[in-house]
Amino acid sequence: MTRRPGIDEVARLAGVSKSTVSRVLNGAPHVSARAREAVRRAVMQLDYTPNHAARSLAGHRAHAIALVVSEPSGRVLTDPFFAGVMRGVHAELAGHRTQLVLMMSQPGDVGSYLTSGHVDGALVISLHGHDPLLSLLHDNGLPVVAGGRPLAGGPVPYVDSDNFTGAVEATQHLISLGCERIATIAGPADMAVGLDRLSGWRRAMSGRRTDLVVHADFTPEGGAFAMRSLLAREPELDAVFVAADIMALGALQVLHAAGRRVPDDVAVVGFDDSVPAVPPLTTVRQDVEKFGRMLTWRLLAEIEGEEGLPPSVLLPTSLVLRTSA
Amino acid sequence: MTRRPGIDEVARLAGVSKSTVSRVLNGAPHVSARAREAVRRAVMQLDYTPNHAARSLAGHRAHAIALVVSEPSGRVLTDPFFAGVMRGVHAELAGHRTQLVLMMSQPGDVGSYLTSGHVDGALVISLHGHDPLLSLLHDNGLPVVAGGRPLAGGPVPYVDSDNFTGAVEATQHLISLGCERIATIAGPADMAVGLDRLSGWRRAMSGRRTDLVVHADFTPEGGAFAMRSLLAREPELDAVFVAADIMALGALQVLHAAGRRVPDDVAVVGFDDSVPAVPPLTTVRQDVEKFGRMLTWRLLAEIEGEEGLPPSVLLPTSLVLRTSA
DNA sequence: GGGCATTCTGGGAGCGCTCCCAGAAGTTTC
DNA sequence: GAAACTTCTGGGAGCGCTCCCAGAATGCCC
Repeated sequence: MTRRPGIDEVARLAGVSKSTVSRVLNGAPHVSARAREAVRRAVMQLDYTPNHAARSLAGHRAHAIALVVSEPSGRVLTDPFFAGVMRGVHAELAGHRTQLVLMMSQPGDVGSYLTSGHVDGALVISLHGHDPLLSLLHDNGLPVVAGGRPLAGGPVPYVDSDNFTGAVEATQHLISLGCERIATIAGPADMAVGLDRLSGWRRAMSGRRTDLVVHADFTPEGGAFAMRSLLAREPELDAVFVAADIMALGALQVLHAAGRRVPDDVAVVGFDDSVPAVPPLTTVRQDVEKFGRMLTWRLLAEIEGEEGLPPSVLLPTSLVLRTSA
Repeated sequence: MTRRPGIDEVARLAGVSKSTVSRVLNGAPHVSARAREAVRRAVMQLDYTPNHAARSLAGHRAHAIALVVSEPSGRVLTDPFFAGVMRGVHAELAGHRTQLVLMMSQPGDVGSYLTSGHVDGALVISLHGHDPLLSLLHDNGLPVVAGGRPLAGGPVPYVDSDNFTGAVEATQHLISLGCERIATIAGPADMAVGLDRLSGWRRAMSGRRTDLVVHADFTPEGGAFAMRSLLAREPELDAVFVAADIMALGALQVLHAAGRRVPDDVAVVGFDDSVPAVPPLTTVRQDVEKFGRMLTWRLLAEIEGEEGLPPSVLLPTSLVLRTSA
């Protein structure tokens, strides 16, 4: 590895000082067009890339943000939702000379790392219950944005899909189909996304029987288990609103194994529009990539210290009709 | 954010010099037990965390590795395979004080970033065709390990699943079932993983009809499209080896829509064991998390300059029998 | 006890940038 | 044309570490 050129070599070649080169590189004002052009050419010619460590050290900025997945098991990683979010984060980061550092949080170990200047801000997703991580970070002055409404409330801005409305629409669709015994496989009871989708179902079901609820954990296995217990409790059920496609996959397997035809015997509506299934799922679509972009945009704005930012953002969802309901 | 303690404060509190503190922190030899203990206590007391940027700058090590996803579209991110690998990478990295920097490569833009000292090494996955990225990095002296055999060959070590053997077993299973017209939906023709699984199918099919081959791109849509064209070409086919579960999902939808029962009319075997399906897929299991761990272990060893490392590693696969075949 | 290796320790010179400060050059105003 | 700006530029002091070097302390051998 041949020695890399430094900023002073660029300066020498461009016939200006280090300071001016630095200014050009950082887009600072008060640089003549001539100097700017000379520097740009020198950078090209030497194939110069600034040293990240030195920039961070001298500039008190890490030029990196963390994506914290608050899930000890690492389950989230296998979730298509997560993948989409990450794609969005990446897309938004492009052109920002900012690195994405991925962290998986075992409760308690991430906080001090994050607050010690390794990153300029953090995106925290898949927060459970009243995890103190958010407030810890916030209290330490680190810009943070949560992906998904934090159950604990608090001053941290968040981006979320409109889970409530999506669930209402999904359930109303089931009702409009003439279904009588409508169950739901809800998400985890310690996450807003689980609770909000359940509230939506309850809202749409008002005046009807609302005891056919089983919580599961956003895995296919969880969905399968929940479906089995629902079937045991009410063999006559004719519809299920499943709070995540990934759980619907498991539920579909169980229904199939139990000899129930979908949608003829049991209508199924999912949420996320994340996976293909047999039969193709009628589901609530959310734009996860946009979710990731929004999240990142919000954090970068926060880091830049922009004023008048919306405290939080709710992204719309839409019902996609396919064959499962 | 209150000012963070520096190494000199730790030194003062411990009653030793900066140098000694640094030695303790880096596990260097020639430190008395007493000094080591004093430093450890001081670190605790001050809740000291070393400054990453300064360490990198002074130590000429980035303390970070890159995970390069060589896929402009970002498609890989939605693939469960990728998620599993990432989980493995993360697990192996734990305790190594090394950051994981995620990069998505638009051909040509990543090389100079990587070779300019931002990371100590790179993991490159999902390489297509004869992408020059690997040799570029290698020639620049950056430790690299490829996830999946690089088509171009070359001196870069790689970790891969035994795709060939897995495909042979899958196909043999189909044959042993008495299937007569066995098709395959192969992976991309410009990736070793696609080619190797196809070779396995060919090997097992020797002496039989081997023209029922369609390449697709590891997406459900690709799988669906391929299945449709296979069905058009040979309506009588009675088995398909699909080179990825994620494609099998699409194929299953098409078979279902075409009124073919699985496995009665058409037996289906997948590859990866990554997704639940209806009916549950008989598939070739590969341990993706182990894949990620191995990849990372290999890279870290490479970075440490260990001797006598295996040039590459092939992980075993196993056939999992479910109901689709 | 003197010589020599060995273990331990502190001092201090950078690593490659950013950013503050002061001064040079250029522009406007009366 | 001088004063009062504004725009541009260079010098140089750090940022918080690591690592080299030289010297102090300790152990071992004859």
